[in-house]
Amino acid sequence: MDLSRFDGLPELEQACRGCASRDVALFRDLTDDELQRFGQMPIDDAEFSSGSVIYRQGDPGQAVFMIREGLVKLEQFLPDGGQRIVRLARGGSAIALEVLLGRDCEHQAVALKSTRACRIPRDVLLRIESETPRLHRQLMAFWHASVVEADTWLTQLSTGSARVRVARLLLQLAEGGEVFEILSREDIGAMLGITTETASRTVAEFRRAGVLRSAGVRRFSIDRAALTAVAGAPQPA
Amino acid sequence: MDLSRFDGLPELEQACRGCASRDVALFRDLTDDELQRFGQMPIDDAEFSSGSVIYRQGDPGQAVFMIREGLVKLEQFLPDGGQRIVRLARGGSAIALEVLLGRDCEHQAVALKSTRACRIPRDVLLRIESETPRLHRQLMAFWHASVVEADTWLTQLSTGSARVRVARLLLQLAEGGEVFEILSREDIGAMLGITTETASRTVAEFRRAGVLRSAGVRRFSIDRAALTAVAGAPQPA
DNA sequence: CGTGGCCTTGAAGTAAATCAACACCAGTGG
DNA sequence: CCACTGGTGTTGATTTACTTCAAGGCCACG
Repeated sequence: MDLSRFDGLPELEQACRGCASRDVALFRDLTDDELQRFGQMPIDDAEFSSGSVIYRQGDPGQAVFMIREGLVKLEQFLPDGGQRIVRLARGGSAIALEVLLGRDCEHQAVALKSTRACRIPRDVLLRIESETPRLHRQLMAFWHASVVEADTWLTQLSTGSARVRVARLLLQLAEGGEVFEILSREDIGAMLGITTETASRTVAEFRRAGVLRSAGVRRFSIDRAALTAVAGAPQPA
Repeated sequence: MDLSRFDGLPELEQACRGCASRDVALFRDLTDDELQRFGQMPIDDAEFSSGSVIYRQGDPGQAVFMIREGLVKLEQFLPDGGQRIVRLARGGSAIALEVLLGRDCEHQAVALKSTRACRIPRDVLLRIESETPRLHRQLMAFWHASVVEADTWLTQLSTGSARVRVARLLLQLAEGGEVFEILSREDIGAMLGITTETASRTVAEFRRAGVLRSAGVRRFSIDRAALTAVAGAPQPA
């Protein structure tokens, strides 16, 4: 994990410009003056390779992460030892927001592919926030995004048959591009609340049906229309 | 629906004092001075009888509601016409927070029992917020509560067998009191992602087993220990 | 050339959906 | 007062989808 430091304005500005989603980029509408000031602060650019743990459930909350690029799973451990993936975070989203409220990390965050993220220490973000009220709206937008994501997860990925759920998940993964990196069958299961075997069977079935075509190692392309038909209303009269 | 107006400080202060959860009461730590000012604002005390719709999905966002007492379901309609209850809100929680960001209402909110709520118009809350930065933390706490509730919903109520889910739901409903008002079988189904028949069968089974005892019309008391056993780890070695 | 980690597949068992009937009650109108 | 009605809950029989248990395949790795 390679941590390089921002030591001044140009780097921070550059960093924010580079964010995947300009709409939600936290420092998007700061003035040059403000950027200059905050540019001095210890905001790290962190890189996580696929599979590495960004933080663990229960960790004392030190920092918020703004994901710039990549894919991260947030999972929670169940009382009975199992675990469930409650959300995915992509470029443009913020994770570990709960540390702003002084809570410990409520999930375990694991990179699903090579991921770059801004690590913003709690104190820094709180200070910046108290000095620039305009950030509140942005911060709220991040909270909101988490809620929307959670609701979507429930209505789309935890409702209906396994076939339908897998179809909807694939459609989500393939948003913005025909080709995408598929997840392990185990992760698919943990996301959809089904067993690894069922996940495997369903993916295999889609491949045989041709709606899912191999496009390299672990990469696939989908037949969006066909999957949408599976995911949507079964037979609308 | 009876709407009475707060026209001055004493009423608003009184209202906030009366909130079920002091921890999250929005105006909890305003100074007298601030309360005085905001007391003039059009914040309504709204009452909703069981079954009445507080707002519909897609409604243009006009106001945020702070629930003071009662129980509200937030449901979303699925592409295929069905619907799923994504969260319950009780005294102390805030709903329709998305209107602060200018969004339309993202759920349909329906009172499940007689419910009292503060209706705070969007503009008013935004103005109050811009004038009193201390409110930001509180507002964040509300957002956070929504996320936590959503995550809990997923891990507790959408994972495991129908039996286990119903048990966990009953435990949640009975939090803070042995006796509670049970929901319709249809609502139970919509919350847990199971059919009304399965919900009915499971509830009936719990009644026969004596872990759920009738305590008046639609009211029940639970055997917490027995239900916890069902809800928890099945056989921990 | 093994070894371990995923993925796949099969066969059997089971939980839940589905289809269907009926009980119960409150409200309504004869 | 009773018969009718619609809503909700219960229950049964059947079918279906998913889990579970188990084995074997494929491939990257040492």
